[in-house]
Amino acid sequence: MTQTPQTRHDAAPTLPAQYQPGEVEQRRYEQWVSAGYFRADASSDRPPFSIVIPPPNVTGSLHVGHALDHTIQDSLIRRKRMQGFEALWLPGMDHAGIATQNVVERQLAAQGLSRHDLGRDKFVERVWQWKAESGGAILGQMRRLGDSVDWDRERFTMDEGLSRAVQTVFKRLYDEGLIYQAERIINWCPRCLTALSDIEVEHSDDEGELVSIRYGDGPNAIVVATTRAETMLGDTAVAVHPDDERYAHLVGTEVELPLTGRRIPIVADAHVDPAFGTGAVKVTPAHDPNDFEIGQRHGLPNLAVMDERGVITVHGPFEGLDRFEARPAIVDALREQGRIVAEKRPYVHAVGHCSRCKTTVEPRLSMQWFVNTGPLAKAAGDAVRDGRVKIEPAELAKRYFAWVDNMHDWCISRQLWWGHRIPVWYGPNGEVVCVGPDEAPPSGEGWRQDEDVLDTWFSSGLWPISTLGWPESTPDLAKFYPTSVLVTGYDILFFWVARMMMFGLYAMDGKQPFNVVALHGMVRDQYGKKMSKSFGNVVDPLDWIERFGADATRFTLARGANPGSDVPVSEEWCQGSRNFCNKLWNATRFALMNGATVAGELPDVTELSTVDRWILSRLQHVIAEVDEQFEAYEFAKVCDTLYHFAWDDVCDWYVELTKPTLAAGGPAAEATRRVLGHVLDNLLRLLHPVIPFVTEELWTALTQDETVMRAAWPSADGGLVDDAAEAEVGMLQRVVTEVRRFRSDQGLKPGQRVTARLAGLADAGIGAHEPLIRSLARLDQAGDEFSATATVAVAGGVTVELDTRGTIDVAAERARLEKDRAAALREAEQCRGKLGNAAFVEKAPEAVVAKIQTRLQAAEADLVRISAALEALPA
RNA sequence: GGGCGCGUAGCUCAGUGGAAGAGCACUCGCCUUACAAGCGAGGGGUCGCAGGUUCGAAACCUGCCGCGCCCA
Repeated sequence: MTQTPQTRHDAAPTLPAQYQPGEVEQRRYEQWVSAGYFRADASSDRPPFSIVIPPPNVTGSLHVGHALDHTIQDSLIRRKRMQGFEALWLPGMDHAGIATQNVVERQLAAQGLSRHDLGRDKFVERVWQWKAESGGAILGQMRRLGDSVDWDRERFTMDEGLSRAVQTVFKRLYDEGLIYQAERIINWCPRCLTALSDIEVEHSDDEGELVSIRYGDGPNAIVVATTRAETMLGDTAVAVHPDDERYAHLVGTEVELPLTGRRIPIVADAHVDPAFGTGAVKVTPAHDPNDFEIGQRHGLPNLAVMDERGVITVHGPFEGLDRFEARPAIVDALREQGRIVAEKRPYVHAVGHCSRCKTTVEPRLSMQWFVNTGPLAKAAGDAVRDGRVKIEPAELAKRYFAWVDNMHDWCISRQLWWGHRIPVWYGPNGEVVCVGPDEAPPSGEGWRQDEDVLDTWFSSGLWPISTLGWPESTPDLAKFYPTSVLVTGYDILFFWVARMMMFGLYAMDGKQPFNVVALHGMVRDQYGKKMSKSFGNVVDPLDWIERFGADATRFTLARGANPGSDVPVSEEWCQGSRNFCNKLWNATRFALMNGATVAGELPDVTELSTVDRWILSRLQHVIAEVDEQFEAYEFAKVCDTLYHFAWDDVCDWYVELTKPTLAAGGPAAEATRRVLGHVLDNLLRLLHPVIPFVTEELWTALTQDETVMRAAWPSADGGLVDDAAEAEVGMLQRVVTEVRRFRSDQGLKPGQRVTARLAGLADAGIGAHEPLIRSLARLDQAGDEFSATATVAVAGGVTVELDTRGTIDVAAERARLEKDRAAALREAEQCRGKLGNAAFVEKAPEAVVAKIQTRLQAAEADLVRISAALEALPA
């Protein structure tokens, strides 16, 4: 076996033929962590770049939505780190009040216990115990994904420091009158037994019933329509629109409420829609927010008829019935009395559900704590309006404004035990005292603390400041606030982003919590369908990481991530991403086997071949494009650009074009080895933010350096842009592709060599590349016995005559040429049409007209050569 | 009911005024010593419909049809 010395470098590390992510990922992650690469230093001189992670629930596990969100954040952070920023990605979790309490209550229930059996202190202790033992599984899963978060700064919303932030901001808002207590209709979950804020309620169109009931008898009878017949027990009025002439004579009279015998007034209120149902509505102030407001306006009593579990508490026969049992029972009773005028079933209408447990929400009148969001929401809107905070993509700012400009006051109290307890004490004589973090609560006989805890969003709204140490003025806060960018899904723009904006601006004297909000969409399946357990199309990112690798999983997600748009993924696409990683693996493997090097400077351009100058030029464009795309949060485009550069330019062309040079050896090979090393070095750096593991493995093998994480982010060098080289290689590619097309049409085997004569190469500017063309198109030199059996006319004036030894498939060749001729004809005609249009020539920009003229000339020249080839074909 | 968005190849999506694109899928031929997780070649679209603006429209305007999301 003969071996050219230049093609075998025994000193180079050898790589297996396939990339095995499982053997790399865990080892690399541990190295990174123990080397401290993820750590950010608040005292450094480097410019800061910071991201706080949207805190996952302590009860949660990594789902594909997290994987997307984290991939984007990690890509941003890793790139900025390479660019020389002091990059901080701060991890942590929130305590997820309702969800976590539910988890532990279920465990207790399995032992036949309720939280009340334990008592508040023991229960909370138990939750902490659960958190320590099995909470936060997601943190380990984040490591699998490769998240380069600063683990030393991990935070939890219930940590002491963060709790202090909660208490501090509560006290300040309370003292300024922006937090208040009031009896209102709030959203109540009869299963979780707590109040919910508006955003914790999901509306869906459900099938219900619309029942029309006649109240009163005789001429004064009035018919009301309702979807909630069971609440009629609590009616304290009937309302009609003041301009509704049908009922004008009844306003001010009373009517007997069926089943109860109570007499209730008929009132006029502009809120009533005269077009809905009969135009008359029952008014149940204690069980409906709109009715509550009508009741306030008319001084109606609030009569509650259900308890906290949604069980009827009044009126003998119905007492003790659940609200959904009471409804048909009451309708039946009314029907027996002949009071049901109409029933519509099913009647589809919007119904609110607890976002946590899907139980139908029950509007409930109760005393709760609220934040007056008026001034806070105004500031949150203004920060975006005046450009201090940029929302990406900008179109989604409209949604943001729609929310913050119409925000209702925020119900922040929850009837739970797990969370930040409201720092308000009540005294024996009706005193109410809000206690700040450094104050001792009032003690003595008769004082007690408010039983409720705060909404989890209250503490996660403080996340960007509390995790950096607020209310203390810490070096972290000074260095990393405002954070650079917040990355999250558009679905929580109002939930969380708006709350962080309100609190950040408020607590930091108008300084915004982040400069940019980069929004991504939801992960969907390959048909654009929402992922759902019932549909069976849910992707488990850990499963993909196992089977295809973390890089493939990340690349699949990033590649689908167009700003603000949903991200479709599928297993096949993930396989494709794995294939891409393997392609990189093998390209690097080839480079190492052929002595590619990163040692020393790049040779001067005058010493480089056209092909080397071409790939370097392409690389500069790619660097510039990728930079622009990263800055615009265009992750799909980043991936697309790099994918095509790596696969098409580097692997399919550059590597193939360098093979003859490398095999030949000599100074040309030496230069090419250096360029090949340079290109891969840069390509791997560019890809590192998205696919950190495989790039680390390959880059360290290629460079013998410590880590790509610390390598500088490439910057484009305009001096290496070479239009002439790009044009030459472009031409070369067209010739090779045309010959391959001919070969394929003729059924010639890839390995079969064909003799050929090439003409017009010099005129096309690629005279020097004949050997490369022959190598890639597998064409041998024509000898004395050469006899052309076919002619391939390449656009640009190059003609290739081939001797196929009489085995030409005339029909196939004729079909090919006729197709080409038709295309050329079409092209020429199109151009002539345009140029024949006086208005076009006159009004279109000169450059456009010139381009069309050039196209016409090219098409006409092609036509001549194609026709000649056709005529030369045997009949 | 109010608002926002979308309709481009079989599927998922880029393309925002000057030659219809990508990935996957499909067809044909190949184990050509980096890679079959691969290589080469190919087929496939009156850009939802109808008007309008423009020398020129997938793109801009109007209307219609269909779909999705958010809010009430």
